[in-house]
Amino acid sequence: MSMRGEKNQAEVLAIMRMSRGPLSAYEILEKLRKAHPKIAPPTIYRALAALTECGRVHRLESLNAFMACKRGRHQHDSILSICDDCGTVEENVDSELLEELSSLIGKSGFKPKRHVIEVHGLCASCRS
Amino acid sequence: MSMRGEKNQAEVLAIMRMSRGPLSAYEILEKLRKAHPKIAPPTIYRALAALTECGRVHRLESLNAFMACKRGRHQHDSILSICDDCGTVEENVDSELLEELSSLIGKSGFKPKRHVIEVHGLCASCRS
DNA sequence: TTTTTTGTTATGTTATAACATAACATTTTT
DNA sequence: AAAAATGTTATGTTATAACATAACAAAAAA
Repeated sequence: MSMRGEKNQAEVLAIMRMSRGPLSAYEILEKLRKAHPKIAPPTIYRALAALTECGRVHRLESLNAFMACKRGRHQHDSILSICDDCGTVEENVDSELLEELSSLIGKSGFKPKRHVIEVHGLCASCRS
Repeated sequence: MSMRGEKNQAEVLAIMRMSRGPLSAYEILEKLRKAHPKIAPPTIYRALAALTECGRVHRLESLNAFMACKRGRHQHDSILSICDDCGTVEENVDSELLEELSSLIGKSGFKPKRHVIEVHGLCASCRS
């Protein structure tokens, strides 16, 4: 295993952790270019793929964006609630709910591998 | 209310119903261009927005694709299982599970509006 | 040196902004 | 009432923004 990729991943992760909300790949790119002007999209996407793979970053499918896992790392699929007003995302883990979902879907013989659960709405403070 | 948009929507929907799996907007565009060569992306996206709005079409956020609702129309958010092997998508409706999800997320004061639930895996026949 | 990782260029894919026009409805004028 | 003007909404059109990856070159590690 090499160290080079890990450096990119660490920098990408650091940028994401400084952000209060999700970032698009190109937003990350822009920020990273302040330090490394020549960096290109594939570098970001590779870093994001690795970070997503190991659970340190969540991809928000319904936003085409990414965020650092607030708990450091999630081994399992997480349940994300996305405030459509302020952009804040909360993470929840609930393996029981995932189980129920799997068993509902499993009735037809389907074998679940990855759960995408993203709930859009308004967070507590934006509701008022 | 006009009739004009409804014609595009009907054609888009007809194309989607002829497909066994989800289609990207550009795949629909390509098909529609056989009849209407000059049609442009916004026309497709507008039709898809209207059809999604009224529940006749589901958007698959994790695929950036669309499919006709197999039951004609869903009033509520549906639970989609996507076979990563053959591309088949199954629809499920389970308002109880949606309730549980809402209440889990609602603990923090979050007010859910739209649920994106997409489960990736293998369908019964691809599993064997 | 062979393999693997990373960098680089180019391009593919998805989606929408911005503006122009068309279609039809409504009101006003004649 | 018929014709003209105006408003309103849908659609067409161009261009471009935004997201993502293929393909290959270069460098590093094994």
